[in-house]
Amino acid sequence: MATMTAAQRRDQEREAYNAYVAECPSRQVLDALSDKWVTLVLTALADAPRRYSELSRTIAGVSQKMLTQTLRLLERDGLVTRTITASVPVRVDYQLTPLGRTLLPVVRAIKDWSETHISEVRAARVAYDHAAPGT
Amino acid sequence: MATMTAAQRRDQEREAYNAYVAECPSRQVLDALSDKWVTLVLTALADAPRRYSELSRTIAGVSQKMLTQTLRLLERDGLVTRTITASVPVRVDYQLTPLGRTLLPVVRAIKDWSETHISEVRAARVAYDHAAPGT
DNA sequence: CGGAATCCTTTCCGATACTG
DNA sequence: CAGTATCGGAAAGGATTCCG
Repeated sequence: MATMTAAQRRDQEREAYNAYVAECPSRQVLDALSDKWVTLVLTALADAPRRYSELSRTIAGVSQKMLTQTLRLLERDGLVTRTITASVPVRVDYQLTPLGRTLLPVVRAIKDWSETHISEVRAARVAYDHAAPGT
Repeated sequence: MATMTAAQRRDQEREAYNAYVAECPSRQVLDALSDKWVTLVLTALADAPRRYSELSRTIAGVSQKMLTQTLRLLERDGLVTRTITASVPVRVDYQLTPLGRTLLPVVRAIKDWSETHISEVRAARVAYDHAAPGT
């Protein structure tokens, strides 16, 4: 009966962790913010509603797939609204919800820290890479 | 000569975007924070230095590989220091640098937003999923 | 104890083609 | 215009094994 006990214990720990993380508010939000494009979309919508095609152009380099996926995610989380105007051709506008707007200061906090400390981070990287160039 | 022009244009846009992103301080920092384990490690080190094994136990569910990788990343960015005590067995302590500590308020900002608004996000998700259960 | 190196699965994401 | 559906390569990440 003792076979795989260690592996099973680890499995259970991981399951417990996964359950914990699934519950943890910070982790859920962080996972959302972590998404490569989320903050860029939020920033793009900060000032005014935008059409899909506007976002596509504003956020240079985003693929259509990722843009749509990101927008769906934000819509699901109640951070943006999607408004369809059934004209010809179709027009779709996205805009931040009040909830979405409350997230902007957080994004700004990250941005501010970045701009303040990025030079130190870069210097640290150079020093680190210089110390161990081979790795 | 006009063959693949569209694809080429897209490639160039993506390259330009990638170059832009590579330069952008906010993106660099966000990429770092985005890392699944970075904030957890920072939080674990907030109050006191910790040994590797302590971190491993505190941050339940992290694999040895990811923990080491995360710590190396933070060390490279000048956010934590790594101190080796050459006893038997070896002892390694990690602690936040002053720079690393300046990041704690940002992490807290995310945490605060999360705890304040997570119920709204969850409600939005339920509503969204209820409206389109099939997808 | 604190890793490094390897393998191998899963997940991400861009490219492409098609639709209302 | 604003998507959806699908596929294949790349990358992330877990499990395992070995070392100072």
